[in-house]
Amino acid sequence: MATIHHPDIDSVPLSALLAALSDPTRLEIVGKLAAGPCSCAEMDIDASKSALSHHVKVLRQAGVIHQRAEGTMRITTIRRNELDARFPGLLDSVLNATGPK
Amino acid sequence: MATIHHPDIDSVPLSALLAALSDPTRLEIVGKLAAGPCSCAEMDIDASKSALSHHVKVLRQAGVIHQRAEGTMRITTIRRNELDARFPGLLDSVLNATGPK
DNA sequence: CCTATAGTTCAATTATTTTTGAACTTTTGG
DNA sequence: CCAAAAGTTCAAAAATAATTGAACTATAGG
Repeated sequence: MATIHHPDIDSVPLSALLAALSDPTRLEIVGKLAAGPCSCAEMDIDASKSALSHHVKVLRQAGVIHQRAEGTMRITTIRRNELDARFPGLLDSVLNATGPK
Repeated sequence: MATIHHPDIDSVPLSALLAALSDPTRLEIVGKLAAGPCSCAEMDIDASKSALSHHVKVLRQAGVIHQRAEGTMRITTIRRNELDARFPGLLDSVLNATGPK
């Protein structure tokens, strides 16, 4: 499998990050990930496989998440440090607003 | 003119706020407003009258801005206190990321 | 090897958003 | 009263984005 592409976070416009986070399903995904890394299946999201794959891709392309292949799974994590460096406080306030764990 | 409607900020979902802020033109508007109240014309946005009116409406419906009629103008301001109360830190981090004036 | 698992991709459809321009409403200055 | 200024509204068009289901790829377990 070709390696998964992750954008340089400095190349992501703020508007693109906000667009990625503006979807309820994706906010739910990010909320789950805030608790720790997981595979798509473990996210327990109510969406078809392909829709979920799509949403995850949008988040990846916006620099929100990182994925690494592990077996047949993709282990997904939030790019917390990088996001915090580029958009200080933003992720925290979003996570805090969704549901402070 | 019928009074301008502003939603109760508690009724605005986070996803709707983020969607409103996810457009470059609207981020520009909010950036301008961060410097103080102004009319649409004063915003100096590169968009047609009706497109600008549309963007401003989206921001208003998302609870981001407040408008009051003054003569033939609408004086627009950011609903800063309310936003800060409902989504602590969010607006600040967005404004900070756009261009810390 | 064979099959199940986990996810991706594709093309088609549907849905939502954005943009445009023209017509309209309000308000004010002359 | 009249005209200009500042926006709004509307309908149509254009552009984006989301959802589906089927076909596909890669990996691992038996």
